[in-house]
Amino acid sequence: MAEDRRAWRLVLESVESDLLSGRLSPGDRLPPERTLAADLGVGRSSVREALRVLEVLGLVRTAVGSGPSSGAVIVSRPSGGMSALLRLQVAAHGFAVNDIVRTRLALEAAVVADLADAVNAASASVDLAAARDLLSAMEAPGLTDAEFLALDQRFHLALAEASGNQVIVATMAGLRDSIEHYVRVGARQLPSWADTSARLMREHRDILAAVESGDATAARATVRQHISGYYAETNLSPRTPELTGQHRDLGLTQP
Amino acid sequence: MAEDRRAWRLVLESVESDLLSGRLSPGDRLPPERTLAADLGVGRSSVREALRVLEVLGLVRTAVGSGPSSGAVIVSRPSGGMSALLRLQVAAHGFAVNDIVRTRLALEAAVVADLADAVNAASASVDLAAARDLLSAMEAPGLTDAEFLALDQRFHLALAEASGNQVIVATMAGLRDSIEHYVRVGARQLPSWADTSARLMREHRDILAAVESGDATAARATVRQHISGYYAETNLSPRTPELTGQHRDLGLTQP
DNA sequence: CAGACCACTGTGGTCAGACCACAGCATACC
DNA sequence: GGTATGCTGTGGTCTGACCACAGTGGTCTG
Repeated sequence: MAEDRRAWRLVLESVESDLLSGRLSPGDRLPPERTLAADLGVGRSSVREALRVLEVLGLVRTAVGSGPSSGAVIVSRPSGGMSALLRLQVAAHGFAVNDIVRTRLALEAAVVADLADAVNAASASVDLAAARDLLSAMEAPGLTDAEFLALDQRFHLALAEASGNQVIVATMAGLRDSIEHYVRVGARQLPSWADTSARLMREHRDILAAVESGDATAARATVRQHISGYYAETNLSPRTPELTGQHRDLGLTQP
Repeated sequence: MAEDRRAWRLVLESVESDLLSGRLSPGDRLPPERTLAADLGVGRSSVREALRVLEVLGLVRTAVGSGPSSGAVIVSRPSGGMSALLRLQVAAHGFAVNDIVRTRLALEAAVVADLADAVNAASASVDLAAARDLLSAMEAPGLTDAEFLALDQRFHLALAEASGNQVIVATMAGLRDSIEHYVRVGARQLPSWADTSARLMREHRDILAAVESGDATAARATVRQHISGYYAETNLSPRTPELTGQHRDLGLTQP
């Protein structure tokens, strides 16, 4: 193990251990950087490197100034870190856009299937009001493609939110953010945005209808068509690639 | 937008832009920290904060010393960052263990269904040799629970790897790592490890058999039983919770 | 007395400089 | 020719300093 004696890891582990033990909870403020440095016996710069990581990962929010709202506060904003991670990995060719789309498909299919099953079970009331509202909002005339796509994303997130799984919500948000650039470029290359958006709206309604009728199989199929259809049209088709298991050298030397 | 004028963000954006434009690729070395700082007109500590983020996210590997292998190298090791992110979010109560398990279930079900479909299509040869080898390894007598669980994880990752989706591979690895602690504790509380491991092995063989016979539905069902069964037995049951969409305050103030 | 004003204080954000540990490389020495 | 040794470039860390900013509380003025 060798314990990785770098100072900033010590800080990270200290915060993680405080979180696990309950000494720190969402909403709490971390000690000032200078205090933390003195307590842990490291330099302030090492503390700052650890805090930077926590900030990007979405665990703390930092603010300058004085008063109760200043300093580093534990926040738990999972989506931010997921977006950053996926976006950078896509940029570094660690993740293929195609894989991102296929993963989104897998998650969203599971979400709507779960929702449909929950509607069937009827033991718990499924709250689809947010999704319905967004669908109405998307019918407003004169929406730009960017506005439409933003509402589209919120619609899909509303479904994930209704399923009550925060991990899937955050992951789907990150997956979508990470290919935001490609989606926008793809939208501009469509033959007719009006036709495509009309089709997307139709499919949205079909998905919601399948969920509300408790038909998990139909919901799955509709989602599949919806997502793979759009990306196929924008030349980012989520075809299943090289199943032969070719291995790229990822530069991992760790044991 | 306000552009967030912090210096380390500038560094991060510079690296990301270099990645997107192809000026940087996996295997390349970043300039030395001091050079990067001078080029971007920021202090070395700001550069270091950005590099620290990239390192935790799994995008660079840093090494001291001189020579070609020293410095910060672009590596693309997605799983590392995913593990760190999920683990910390679980620690901070941003993610519930239950949601982690449900997400793993959704992804793995999609993986085996994809594999079964690919076997059916037969256009591409599905390479399940790695999974088969791991299954054999797990039959060795005298494995400790920790050794068995490690092989178990590698078996599930081998399936994901066979599906060719690196995003799912990395995500599943992260999901599993993030609840490693709970899995180990759960294993110790089982009434009989011998019985449980025997059942897990049987289920593993069933999963592989369903995939090899091209039966996507059976593969899905078997995986569901395998994963939810284990976590139910270790009191971490992946029941579908509060579908009423209760909202926690996550401390997000961003617009 | 009420209000506006302002200096103080504590916080993160940044930089510059210094030193160390380490790994490769070139040179000198045997 | 082979080995030993010092040089050099790299990240890792610490210290100290300064800035910008936002509350806080006191002070001054009407």
